[in-house]
This record gives sequence, C-alpha cells and structure tokens, in this order.
Amino acid sequence: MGEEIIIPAQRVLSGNATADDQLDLFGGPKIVTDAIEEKETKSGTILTIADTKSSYIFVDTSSGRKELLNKLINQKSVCFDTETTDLDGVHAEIVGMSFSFEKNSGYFVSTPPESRKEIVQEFKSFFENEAIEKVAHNIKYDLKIIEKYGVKVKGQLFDTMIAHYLITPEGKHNMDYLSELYLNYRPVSIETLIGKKGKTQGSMADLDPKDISDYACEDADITFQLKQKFAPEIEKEHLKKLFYEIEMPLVSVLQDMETEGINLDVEALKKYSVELETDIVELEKQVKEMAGVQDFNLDSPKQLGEVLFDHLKIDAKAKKTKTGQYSTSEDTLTKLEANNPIVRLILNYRSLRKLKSTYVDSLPDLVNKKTGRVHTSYMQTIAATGRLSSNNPNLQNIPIRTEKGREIRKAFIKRNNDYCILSADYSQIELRVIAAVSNDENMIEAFRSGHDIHAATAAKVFHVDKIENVTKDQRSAAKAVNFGIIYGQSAFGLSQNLGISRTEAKEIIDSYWLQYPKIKQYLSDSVQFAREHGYVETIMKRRRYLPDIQSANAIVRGFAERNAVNAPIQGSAADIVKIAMIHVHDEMKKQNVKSKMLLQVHDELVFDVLLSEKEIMTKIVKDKMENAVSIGVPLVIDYNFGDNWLEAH
DNA sequence: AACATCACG
DNA sequence: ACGTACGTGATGTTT
Repeated sequence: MGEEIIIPAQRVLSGNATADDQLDLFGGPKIVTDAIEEKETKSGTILTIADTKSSYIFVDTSSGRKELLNKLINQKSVCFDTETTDLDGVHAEIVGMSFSFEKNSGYFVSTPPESRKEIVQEFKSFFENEAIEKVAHNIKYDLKIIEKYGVKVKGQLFDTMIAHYLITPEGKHNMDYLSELYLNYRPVSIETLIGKKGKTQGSMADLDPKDISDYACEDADITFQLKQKFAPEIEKEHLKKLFYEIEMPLVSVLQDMETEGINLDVEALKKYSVELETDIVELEKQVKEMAGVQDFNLDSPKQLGEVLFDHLKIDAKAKKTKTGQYSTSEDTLTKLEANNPIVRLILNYRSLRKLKSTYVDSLPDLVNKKTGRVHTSYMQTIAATGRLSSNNPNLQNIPIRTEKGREIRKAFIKRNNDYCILSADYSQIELRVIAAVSNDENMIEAFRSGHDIHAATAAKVFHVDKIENVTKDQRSAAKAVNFGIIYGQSAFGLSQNLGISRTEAKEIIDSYWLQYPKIKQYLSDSVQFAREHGYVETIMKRRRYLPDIQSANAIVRGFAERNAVNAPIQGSAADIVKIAMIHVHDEMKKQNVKSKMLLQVHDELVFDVLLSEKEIMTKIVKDKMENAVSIGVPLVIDYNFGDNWLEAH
C-alpha cells in the first residue's frame, strides 16, 4: 500500500455534490478516515496515510495451499475475490483467487490453466462450509465462477456492494470508489495491470500470476475493510432483515436464473428482420419523397426536426428540447399527426427501426455459444427504489404493446418439447400496496370484492350506479387516475394524458379524493415524513433519501415530493416480488422439480415448466407469490402457460 | 460522453 | 409564475 494518495480537488459524484456532501445529509454514513494528515494543494488533497505494512502472500505450491486452507476453515468469516479472463460469467476462466480475513493481509492462490479445476476443488471444504460467512464485492459473479469448477458455495453471504446499496441507495458502489470514500485509499487500478479498457485492453490470462497477486490480495483486503465499515450499519434494525433475509438470499436466486438463461428462436428473428427491413426501406422512401428532401438522415432527430419544422413548417410554434433543437419525440409528433400525413409515416418508421435494431437484430448475437441460450444479468444495486434492473441484454423491456412488437416476444420459447413457458404476474400490485399502506377502506374493499379496480374506481368517481354500467371512456379515465396517483401526477398531467381540459381533470381528481380519502391523506403524510426525516421507506424498511425535499427551488422540490410518494409504492412492490422469488425458489428446490425460474419483469415471473410438473408448479407459484407477505389486501396473480412468452403472458 | 428517443413495468 | 408521472437500458447521432 502506498503512503500518499491524492484525492482530486473536484471529485464530483452526481450533480454537483461531493461525496462528503452527499453522505452527510440527513445523518447518512459518516466518512471514517485512517489518514493521519491532510494537505490541501492545487491539484487536490494529499492524504498521508499511516504505514499499513500490508502483507500479501503469493501462494502457488500445494503445501502453501494446504497451509492457507487450514487457516481459512478456522475463520468465522472470510473475504474472497476471483480473478478471471473475462467479465462475462459464462465465458470467464479463473486465473486465481484471493482471500483475506484480517486487515492489511491477504493471500493469492494462482490457478494456472492446466490445473484450474483441481485447485478450486482443493478449497471445497472451505467454500462448502456452512459455518463460514463468505464475503465479496459483487458476490454473484464470484459464486458463478467458483461453481463453474464444481464447488457450490454455502454459508451466509455478505456482499459489500449490496450492503452499500442499502446504506446509500443512490450512490455509486464500485470498489475503487468505496475504498477512496471509506478507507481513504486509492487501490491499484485494473488498468495499471491490463491497460485502459477498449480494444487494446489485455487479459489477466496473459500476465505473470505473481504480478496479479498484490492486486488481487488488495481487493480481498479492501473487501474485508469495507465489510468492517458496513456490517455495523447493516446491523441497525431497519436494514438487518432486508439485507440478510431478502437481498442476500436473492443473490443465489438471481445467480440460478442468469445461469439458466432462456431459449430464443433465432431463425424466427432472422426471418422477421428481413420482413422489417423491407417495410423500413419503403417507409424511408415515402418519407423522403413526401418531404421533397433526399439527402438527410432520418435517424437523426436534429436533421429530421429541421426538415419538419424549417422546410415543411408543419408547426408554427414547434416544441424545442432543452438544448434548443426541435423536439421530434413520439409525444410531440402524435399531436401533429393531423397537420401532415408524413408524421404518421415517420412514427411508423421510428417504431420499426427501434424493434429491428434493439431487438430483432441484436438478440441473436447475444445467444451464448456454449449454452445456446440468452443470459441476462440482473443488477441488484442500480434502481434507487429497490427494483432490479436487467442488462446484456435487457429482458425487462421486450416489446408487447404493439402487434409488430409482439412478434419479438414470441421468439422467447420453451426449452424443448418436454417443457412449456409459464408466466405469472401480480394483478395491480402497486395499487394494492397503496391501498394497504394508506389503509383506505374503500379501495381495500374494492380489492377484497375482487372487482376490476379501474371499473370500480370509475363507478365511484363518476357516480355510476353499477360497475357494469361504466363506459369504456370512464374506465380508462379512472385507470389513468389510478396510475397517475402512484406517480404524484398533477391535474395538468392528467389532462395532457387524457386529452381533456385541466378543469375536467381537476374535477375527476377531486371526486377521486372524496372516494378514497385516506389515499389523499397518505400521499401528504409521505411528503411530510420525508420533510421530517429526509427519507421515505418501504414495507421492508428499505430507504430512499430525499435531500431535495428541503430545496428552495420549487421544481427540484416537486421532483423530491413525487419521489416521496412513488418510492415507497414502487419499492414495496419490489420488496414483495423479491420475497416471492426467494420463496418460490426455495419451494422448487424442496420439491426437487426440474422446472426453472427464468425471468423477473418487476411484477412478473417467467418459468420453463416440465410438462409433467404443470400442476405442482402452478401450486407453488400461486401459493408463494400470493402469500409472499400479508398486507391486509389480497395479492392476486394471473398466470398462463404457452409454447412461448407471448402465449403465456 | 451527452443527448434524444423509445422499449418495458 | 413555475413545470408538470415514477423507475430502468439500448440505440444512433452528435460533440
């Protein structure tokens, strides 16, 4: 470890708050520093750190490994890290493992290509020991790597990245950043070893293991030191259960889902791509003819805006984006459809282009060569509300709303002819949550009676005698209000959404408050709670800090107030789905089924179900999802089987 | 890297 | 008078 590090003068995190500002607000975690001297200079703050005398040991002999193993199995808790050839868990090969169980100390076990599996197996008695807590930063990745070599990691998990996410949900969580923030130490960067990221970046595989050792040991050591900082924070009453009973068990569930992947009908997509391309070419031709301009890029919002508003002048007072260029968003163009038939064509072109480039042409490239399936990654530390996010590829935004989009969903198919796809989704989970937490008798009763909630709301708001007599327009207006409430929408927003006047919108909202008075009360209570405490929380006590709630700027404050309303609702729903996933996964294991959980899409779970297990899986999924928590409002799921995701949904 | 757009819940 | 519905990720363009 070095003795001097420099923290840049302008260490900007998000917005213009420094790390220290961000964390000090409303009693967030304080930075604890081991530095003995701080010196301000033009280039930044120089921290002189006490000599750490770190002892990092390179292990590459059989006897060395045995000695280390003996030490490991006598610990209650061990931090570890794996070094690999690739960031992609499926393709990555292990290069080495590092361990640490005391500050400033670490061991690196080299795993040369010819004996990777054997060496990992030597540590089986450690990894599979239930009594030893396993600590790592982004532990899902390390679990995947270790298990690839036939060793199942057991015992309590502690992920320092997720721990920090619960402590500071909107912060950054990468190790280098956390090390600087909490330990005042800037780690040796991976770029020092293998070069800057990009085409020229090398691989861990090409390095002398001895050169990886210090870097790897340092990561395990830092993980150890971060755990010492975070564990006491997690011990606090509000985070303990969330961390140990929800987020940590969920890691293993997600690991299984990611490893499993889903079958994709590549042939169907290739065929569909050709079909879309024909339509796209034709639309582009028509648009350019109609515009009377040939040499512009239809994919450039800037150039398209100039054609539409300068050349064709389809709107005298064209809307601009914040950077001053013409807005050509779907929202803007839809309102101008009547002005010129070219608008419809452009919107069609746009939607097809989106489907083709984002899904039809990209998904086939993401089929894993080894498994023949598509493996997404679920990120557990991104969404400030507690939701998961999905990437590489994102399988939480596969089209469903349009006819042409649904063709893509059809390409997500059952594993083989012995299986079918099961999709189960919560009915109106966010509205049920708001009914429960606000304790509004009228809305609770509407859910208990099992009526269509939007129709029931319409009957109340528009004073219709029977739910059956509610018109389509009344129902969709009520639906819009029900949704708008969750997001803190205003009368203006509702009027825009429904294409009605602001006065009409306000009347509907006023009537809504009369029908559901406790919901109105709950929303203002949420904002008040945020003002007093600086955060809001979910049913599982997951917090979201809202420092802007105190802002003098009405716009900024408005955002925070809407977050104060939305975060507990969206976040509580996320808590419930996470609990359901853990329970379903546990029960599937207990019943020893062959069926697999594949995807989570916020309020929906998707499974590959062995045909002979349809009955038992229906029972497990319905029971565990509907009874995940008891909130005083029934939770209901809808479910379906099919050969593909579209049929099942 | 930032912006605009649009796919989902 | 202000702006106006929450949460994400991927793509193509522009700087």
